[in-house]
Amino acid sequence: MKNTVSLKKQQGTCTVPCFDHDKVNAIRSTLDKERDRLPELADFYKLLGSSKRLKILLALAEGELCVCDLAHVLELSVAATSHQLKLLRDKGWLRKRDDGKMVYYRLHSADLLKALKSDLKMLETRLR
Amino acid sequence: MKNTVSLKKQQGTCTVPCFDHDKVNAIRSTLDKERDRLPELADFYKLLGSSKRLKILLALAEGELCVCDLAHVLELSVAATSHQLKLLRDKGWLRKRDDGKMVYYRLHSADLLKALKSDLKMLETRLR
DNA sequence: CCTTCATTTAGAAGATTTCGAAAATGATGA
DNA sequence: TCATCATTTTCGAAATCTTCTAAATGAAGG
Repeated sequence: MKNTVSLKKQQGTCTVPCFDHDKVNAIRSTLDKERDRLPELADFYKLLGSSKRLKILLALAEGELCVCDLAHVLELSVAATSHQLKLLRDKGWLRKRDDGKMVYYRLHSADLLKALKSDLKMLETRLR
Repeated sequence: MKNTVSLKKQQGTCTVPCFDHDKVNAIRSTLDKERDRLPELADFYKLLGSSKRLKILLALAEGELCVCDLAHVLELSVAATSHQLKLLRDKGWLRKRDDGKMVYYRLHSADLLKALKSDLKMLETRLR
């Protein structure tokens, strides 16, 4: 019955044997400080977790484009393109400009592109 | 899973009125250079697009932890925790160390944490 | 007003993700 | 060997995401 595992604390109602109560609580209280920011960061990454949406952001790097031109760039239906644009716009990364019947989209934040390129470079240069 | 016909045959037969052929083609050829890297970047973001997985990475910032301690930090079942760990490990962001019956996980890349914190700061400081 | 056109929204189908329950794996020690 | 334990894998259900078609919206010009 005695091994390295049993040396660790088993407190209260927890039934999992290897539970290092103090260590886990310390980490939990540390992470608790990020309680609000973590889901926000996760949502941010979730939004960028799509080749189509990344393409939109890169396509707009040079300047604004109308929805149907973006649809051609993405090789996607206009409806689906509009849907993806809305997702990016709702989070404040894109702005739209109405010009008669046409709607033009542009980047709202230069920081986003910088972060994107920074992450891309990190991916490329990491050792595998 | 069929594509819109008019979008597939963009050269000459395009029926969408506002199609700026030259502009779109220029952007397409630019994006084409990122053909391989873009899905990779999207997969990277997809992986980070989860509070649970972000918590795992931050929890491991201070040092290695066993699966069941991580499960307590995440307030998740051990099985589900193991599943998330595998996703991160398969992409090379985590390493595991076997010690008897126990398995300890640790970060494999310091660059990942740096990127994470950089993105977090970008989110916090951007104008809304 | 009526028609046309670019875009957006609604609804549905199909794919993917998440996570618990249970079975399987692999190590330890009697 | 046998039993036990930490972890992993498998399976299935629920939730979410993607993208289509079709209908709705809103602007421009008869």
